Amino acid sequence: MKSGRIGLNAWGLSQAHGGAGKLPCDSCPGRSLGICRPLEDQRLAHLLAMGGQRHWAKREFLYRSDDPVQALYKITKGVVAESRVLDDGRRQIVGIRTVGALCGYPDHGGRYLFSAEALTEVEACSFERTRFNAFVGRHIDLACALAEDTSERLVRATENMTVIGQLRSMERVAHFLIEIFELYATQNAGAQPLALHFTRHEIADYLGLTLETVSRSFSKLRDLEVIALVGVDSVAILNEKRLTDIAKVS
Amino acid sequence: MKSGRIGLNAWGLSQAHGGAGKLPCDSCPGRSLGICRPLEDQRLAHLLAMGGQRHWAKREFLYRSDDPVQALYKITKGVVAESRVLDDGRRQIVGIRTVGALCGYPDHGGRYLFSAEALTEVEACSFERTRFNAFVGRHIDLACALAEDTSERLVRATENMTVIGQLRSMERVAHFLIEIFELYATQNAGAQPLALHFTRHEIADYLGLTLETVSRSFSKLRDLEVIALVGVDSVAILNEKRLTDIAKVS
DNA sequence: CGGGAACTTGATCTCGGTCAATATTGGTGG
DNA sequence: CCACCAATATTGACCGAGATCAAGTTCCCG
Repeated sequence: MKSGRIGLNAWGLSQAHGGAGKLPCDSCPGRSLGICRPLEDQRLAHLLAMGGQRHWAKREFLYRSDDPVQALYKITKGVVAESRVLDDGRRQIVGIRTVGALCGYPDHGGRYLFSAEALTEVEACSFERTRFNAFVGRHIDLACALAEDTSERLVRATENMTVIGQLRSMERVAHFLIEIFELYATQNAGAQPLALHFTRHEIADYLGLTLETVSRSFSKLRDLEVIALVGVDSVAILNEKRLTDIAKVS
Repeated sequence: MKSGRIGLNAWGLSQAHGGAGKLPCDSCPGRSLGICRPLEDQRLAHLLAMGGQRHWAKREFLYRSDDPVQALYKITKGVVAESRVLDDGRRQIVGIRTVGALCGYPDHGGRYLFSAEALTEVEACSFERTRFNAFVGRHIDLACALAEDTSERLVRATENMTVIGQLRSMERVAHFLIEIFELYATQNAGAQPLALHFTRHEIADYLGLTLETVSRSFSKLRDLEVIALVGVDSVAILNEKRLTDIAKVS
């Protein structure tokens, strides 16, 4: 690990999502607080010492909704889908969390609000809940980073309300592809084609569609020569402008 | 105004939304920080002195998305709808904000992310953005309350993703009614019938439906004797259990 | 290779969208 | 206070995007 001071981004807590880019720090209350200073190695070491590295295989659950919150997880490898399931089995994937993201909050009465399923092999640093909260309490720059992360998740969630509420099936799929490419960009450096790590069924549950409709939308985008399908899980973007136009939302 | 110490709820920043109820303070990082102490009158006075009371007529906009953020507004009267509009005119209402709510954040590069329209006469205390941020910086209990508010908005937004993505039209309308009744409960003390202050078109844009479908769902719920329609904007719940069952989501 | 899971494609159905009349209703002025 | 009118809501008829049902096909992984 590098010596010296480490920015909040090292925690992935203020990781930029989507094309919107990071909100200016000016908008973060902690900024005017003067508390958005970078974490120092000592704190970093302390926090890391608190948590144990854990590992999950593809399709394993990190936790399920309504389970008591024992730990929070900072993902260090892989992709996780957070979802809600209705009594009759309908499922909505409400968030995609990848390297740098902190999973397991907000909670609801001390229980996980969502289920979190590993879409790939996943590794994460686990923090025992009460000790993590206490640590956040003692290090206000972390509290600030957490608040900023929550705010970005809110922006993302409202964007997805618009996608699901207003866009047609092909538009939603186009939006999903752009989101994934941006989300994976940091780890992937923009290489093409890109493995999505989502089955058609999972994409469908994220976009409020059926897997058949998702499949047809992929085929349509392929026929329009906007994307290329490589194998069953990988996609290359052939015409980014067209794709962005189809996706409609920022 | 009462003397003595005033809880965060006096700010409406941690106002309980929906049936889920308030998250336990234990889950708020600020709690373990020991910064969730109530505001004192002096601070309250200071903050209020900073802001001017403003007024909007029904259908006026408090602000529009992409306008530079000049002020944040704490609503003291009325109901506001926050929305996003696509280039082709499709609109998604992404949030309903009423007395106690703070409007105008998060922003996006110093510009409002949503438009905010008054659904009724609205009064709000306006806080100049930079001064508000500075004040939040000096009073960490307020920063904590803000973070908690953001977290609750996130919970609400993910719930709405599920409603829009998974529920059928009548289920969505049932969910909307329950949400409104809970949202207005504090001001209304549960009186029946309740004025929604939403046109069918606005409900449609909130639920990702058309106004005709919303109207048909109302009629269907009326025919099932689950609700009664009073005038054009008021509703009484005749069978709360049925309505909750139909709504499916928490 | 072989088998099973995931994907694609086709046929058909259905819910909600669209288009088009009415019907209410609440606000306004006589 | 009532009559009128514009705005909003309701209802009906029809249409179509996406869901459902049902084969096939591809692809991965052992």
